[in-house]
Amino acid sequence: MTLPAGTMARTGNSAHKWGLTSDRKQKMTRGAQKQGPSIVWFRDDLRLADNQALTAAVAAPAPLLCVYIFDEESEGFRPHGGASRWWLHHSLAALGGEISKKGGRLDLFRGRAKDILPALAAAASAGAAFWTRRYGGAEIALDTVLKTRLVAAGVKTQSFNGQLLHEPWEVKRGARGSFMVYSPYWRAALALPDAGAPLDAPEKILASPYSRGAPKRKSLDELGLLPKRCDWAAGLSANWRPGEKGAQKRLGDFLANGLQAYASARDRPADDAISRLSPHLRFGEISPRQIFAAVRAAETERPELKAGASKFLGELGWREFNYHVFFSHPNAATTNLQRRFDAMPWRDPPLHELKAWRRGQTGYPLVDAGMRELWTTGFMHNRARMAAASFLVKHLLIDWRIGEEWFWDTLCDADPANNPMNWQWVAGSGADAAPYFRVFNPVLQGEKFDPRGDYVRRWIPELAALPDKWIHKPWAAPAAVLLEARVELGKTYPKPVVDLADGRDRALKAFEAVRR
DNA sequence: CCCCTATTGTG
DNA sequence: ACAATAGGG
Repeated sequence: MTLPAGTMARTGNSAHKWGLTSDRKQKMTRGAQKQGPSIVWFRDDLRLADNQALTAAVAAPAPLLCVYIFDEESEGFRPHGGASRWWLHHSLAALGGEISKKGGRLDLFRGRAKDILPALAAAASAGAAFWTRRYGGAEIALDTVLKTRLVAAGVKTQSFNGQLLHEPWEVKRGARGSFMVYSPYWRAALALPDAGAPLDAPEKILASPYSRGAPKRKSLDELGLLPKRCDWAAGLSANWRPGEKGAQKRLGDFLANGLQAYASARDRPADDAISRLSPHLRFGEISPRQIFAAVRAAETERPELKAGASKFLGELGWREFNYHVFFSHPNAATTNLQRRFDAMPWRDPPLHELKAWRRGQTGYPLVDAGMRELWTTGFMHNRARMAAASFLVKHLLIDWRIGEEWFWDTLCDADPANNPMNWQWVAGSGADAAPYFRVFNPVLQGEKFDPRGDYVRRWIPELAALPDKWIHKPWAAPAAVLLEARVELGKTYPKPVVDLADGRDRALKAFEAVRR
C-alpha cells in the first residue's frame, strides 16, 4: 500500500412558480388555500422506497421540488470526511437518476439551508415541505428554526422518522428517561409495536418547473465532493456501488449468502459474512425498517436463519442504541459520556506512532491489515476496528477522539452517532462501554479470528509468504523463516511500534487515574 | 464482542 | 507438560 506523499488525511488539504396551464382551474376551485409545489428536502435519506417524506409529498396534489442542500456552513454542523464526500457524490448521482426515471428532478444547492430553503419556498410559492428527521443537536436546532419560519410563511411542513426503527424518545425506561445500557434498551425497543411494512417507491414524480428568482442551483460537480489533489478513491470505486440499487443488492446478497452463518462468521474478517450495509444506512439509501422487515421475512421462511438473524438485528439494535444515547447527549462526539474519563492522562500523541497507526505500519499485522483496508476501501471489518481502536487507545495511550477523527475522515460509513459512540465504547468512557481493563491483544485476536492469516495476507502482501504460525507475530519468527519468506523487519515490514506487554501495563496504570 | 496469571486437574 | 478454570485488572 502506498499513501501519497504528504497526505495526512483525505480532507486534510483543507472541507416556481409552477406552470399554470391545466392546473389553473383546480387552483381556482381551491379558493384561498395556498397552492404550489411541495418541497421534498433530502438529507440523510437518499432513497425513493420507504421514504415517508417523499410518499407524503407525492400524495398531495402538487408537483415536487426535490432538493438536496450541501451545507457546510451552518453552525455546529460536522463537515463530512473525505470518504463520506466521495460516497455522497455518487449517492446523489444515483438518487438524481432514480428521480429522473420517475419523471422528477433533483435540484442541488450549496450553502446554508437556513437561507436557501425559505428563499426557494418563497420564489416557488411552495405550499408544503417534507423531510426525514435527523438527530444531531445542531441539525435539530436548524430544522426547528426552519419549520417555524416556513410555517410563518404559509408553508405547511411535516417531518418523519425514516432513519431509525424507533424515535429516540419513544423507547422509554419507565418514567426515568433514556437508557444507558444496551440490553434493556434493545429489549424495550423490540417490545414496542413493529415499525410496520416498508413503503414502496412512488410510481411517478411530477417535477415542478424551476422558478426564476429562486436560489441558484449547482451541478453535482460544483458541490466539489470528489477529491481534488490525488485520487485515493480508486479503491472505493472498486468496492462500492453507492445508491439505493446498490443497497438493495447488498441486502439481497447478504440474506441469501451471509445471514445463516452470521452469528459466528461475522467475527472473522477474512470471511465474506457481513452485510456491508453500513455506508448505505449512513446515507439513508436503505432504511432500518426495510432491513428489519426483510430479515424477519427471511427467517420466517427459513427457520435455520434464526440465530444469524437475531445477531444481525442486534447490530441494528446497537445503531438504534447509539442514536438513542446521542440524542440525549448531543456533545458525545467530543465529550466523555462518563465524565470521570476527563481525568485520563492521554499521551501527547507522538507523531510517528500516530502516523504508523494511520498508515498501517504499527508492526502488528491485524491492526495494520485493518488500517490498510480502511485507507484502500473506506471500510474496515468490525473485528479489525475493535483491535485497531483498542491498540490506539490502550497500547499507544492516545485519546479516542484522535482515532475517531481519522475514522470520520476515511470511513464511507462515518456516522455522527455510531462513530463516536463506538470509539467511546472501546475507550471505556461510553454508555455500556467495554470495561477499561479490556485490552485487545492483536496477536491473540489475529490467531483466534484470522487463524489462517488470510485477512492479513490480503492487506499486507509483504508478509504473505510467512507461515501461519508467525503471520500475526513476525518479530518472533526465527531468522531463517523470515529469510525464507523474504521479510526484513524494519525494511519490508516494520518492527512493533510498542511492546505489547509494556503498552498494556502502561494503559492499565493510566486507567488507574480514572477508576471510581 | 478481553487478557493475564496463578492454581488446580490430568496423564 | 499441558488443559481447564478462577480471579482480577
